[in-house]
Amino acid sequence: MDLSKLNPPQREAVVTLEGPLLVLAGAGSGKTRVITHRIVHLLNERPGLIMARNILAVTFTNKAATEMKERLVHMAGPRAQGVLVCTFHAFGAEMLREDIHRLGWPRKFAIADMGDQLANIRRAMREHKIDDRAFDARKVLTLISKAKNSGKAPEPKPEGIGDDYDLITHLVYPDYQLSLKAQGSVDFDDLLLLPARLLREHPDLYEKYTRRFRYLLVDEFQDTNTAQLELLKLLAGRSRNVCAVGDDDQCIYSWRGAEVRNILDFDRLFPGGKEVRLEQNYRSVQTVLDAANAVIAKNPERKAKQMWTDRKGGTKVKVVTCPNDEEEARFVAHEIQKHMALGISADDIAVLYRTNGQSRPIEEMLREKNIGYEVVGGSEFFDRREVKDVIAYFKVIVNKLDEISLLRIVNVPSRGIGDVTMERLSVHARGEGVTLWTVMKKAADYEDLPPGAGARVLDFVEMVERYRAAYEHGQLANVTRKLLEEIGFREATRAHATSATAADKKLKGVDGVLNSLENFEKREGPKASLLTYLNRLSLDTRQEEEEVPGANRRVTLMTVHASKGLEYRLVFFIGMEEDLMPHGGMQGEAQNLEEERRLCYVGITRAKEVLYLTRAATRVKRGKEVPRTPSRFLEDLPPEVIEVMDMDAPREGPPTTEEKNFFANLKERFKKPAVPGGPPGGAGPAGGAAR
DNA sequence: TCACAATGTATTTTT
DNA sequence: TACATTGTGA
Repeated sequence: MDLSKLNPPQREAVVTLEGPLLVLAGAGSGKTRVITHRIVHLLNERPGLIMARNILAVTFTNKAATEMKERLVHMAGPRAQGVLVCTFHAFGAEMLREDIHRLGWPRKFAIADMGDQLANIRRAMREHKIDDRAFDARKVLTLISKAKNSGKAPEPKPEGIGDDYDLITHLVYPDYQLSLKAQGSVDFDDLLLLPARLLREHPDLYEKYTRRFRYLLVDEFQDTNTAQLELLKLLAGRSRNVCAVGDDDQCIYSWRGAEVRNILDFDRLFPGGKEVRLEQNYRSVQTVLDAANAVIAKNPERKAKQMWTDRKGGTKVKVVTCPNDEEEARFVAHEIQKHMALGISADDIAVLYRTNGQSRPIEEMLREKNIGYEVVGGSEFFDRREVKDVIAYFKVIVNKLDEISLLRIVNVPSRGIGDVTMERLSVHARGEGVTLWTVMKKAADYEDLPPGAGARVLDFVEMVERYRAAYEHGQLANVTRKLLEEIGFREATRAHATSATAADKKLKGVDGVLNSLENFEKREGPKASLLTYLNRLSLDTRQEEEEVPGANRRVTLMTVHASKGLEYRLVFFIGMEEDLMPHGGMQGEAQNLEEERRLCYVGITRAKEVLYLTRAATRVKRGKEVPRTPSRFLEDLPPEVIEVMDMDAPREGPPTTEEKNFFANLKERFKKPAVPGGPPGGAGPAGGAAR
């Protein structure tokens, strides 16, 4: 491996193998490069002493993990296969898969997804006679999660009385935790907390894991929360070979418990470590970097970094005002067309937005113009009713303790087991102190059920047991097909749908599940089981890549959050308006301006060459058209690096001279793909605004 | 128990 | 606007 291609700080980060190391890596500073080189260097440097299996690299998303692994294998060959690259959560799940029984959970535990979590919270709320409609269960979940992540044990009662939600949370928390365990489930937070407990409370396991993972790397360290840090500290053991890579300016997940302090206080958390700063930006041209620096500069409490680039000049950042959101979409689509005509590939283009809902108009417009696109995340696929139902079947089949899923599907499709029946059975279960499933197995014994219900329940139980056995032998997709056939799922869904097209859409969801099962089986081979499938599903909600040949060069649409770590030659950052960017938060109150600013910074720094910041003067919201105020962040942009465009009157006519000049210049710039060192400076368009 | 209609309410980001 | 939930009637 050639280390001479790295700049001095990068090289230092790569060759410092022992002890704690913090790499402050600004946007576009070649951070991933450093991580991969470092891992390969570890493998090269001490052959026989450091094996691939001794290295753990933690990334923020599964996507990042997959990509990093691929890069490693590409660089170092098959021996890199043994390096464990995954998210904190996936790592925790892996640990628990082996050792969770030491904490009293069943070995085949399930991972509760958000739906399960909310259902459990709602149930606990009802038990406390709290109206689960008057109070938002999601808010309660957020609070519970915060409490868990900050290391607080369930507390029965608050001392200083907070607001209603604090009160509810304290009431509900213990029940929530107990019911999860009773269902043999863990939630996302448990995937971090329980492994930490294993290491803390079981010396043999501490030995086992610290001995195996002697070299740790953490990417996106600024977005780790307290629980992750705790796990990391334990795992680091006595050798403390921790390499943390991150950028405090890109901490955008504090709403999920991320602690910027983890990166700011690294030297206190891991005393005696080294700190390296990567301040050269290899990604963006000067204009883009200037815009980004200007926006982030206004944040107090940063680790001062001075990002610079030698890609001088660059086209000015376009700040565009459109009359409304539809016109904004039209503008974006139109510009995309132009740039593609000039030779930019679709996969070099991204449209970024603050909220998932903003993708709609863009999608419609791109479809209209026949521009291929791909929406990252927000997939909604696994949120679809039918999909959730099928998954719930899996959950019940795998885990009969999962009452939430059981209640969900026991009458889907309708088989005459209604609320009354299940309510009565629940009462019996509680009275006898046994599980709902146990009671269902002897449903015939109860006199108080609606006529015929007992027999129907028994049929259902028998059916589930039969499929539980059937799934033992693999063939997940095939068995599922049979199951859906037997229960008449497709027919029922079709009958339920309002129209033929709606039915097709729903059934496509079902096909999607079967597809994803098939892919999973193909990938995992014989070790594919329904349980491992479900676990993977809750950890990685990415939809299976549709393998449409030829259609893979597409424009990317995603939230700014999802764009972290990615880069594109051409970026549209849309909706630069108050209440959107920065986001208004729910009903006024606490909006975290500093984080919104960082978010804006992240969005801007995704652009390598050309950046559009667009906004709509008016936007359709809730069916009504409302006027919008420009984002305050736009004010911070240095006038000399931006070009203001007002698309007030939508013109369809021939391009103006100014436009022609502008695109002529662009064409010049894009003739050759981004030469390192940058194109000749001052390539900005002649003249100013288009209007 | 179930199907359909009217009514009401929601809107951040994601492992 | 769009969707989910609630209430009504069979």
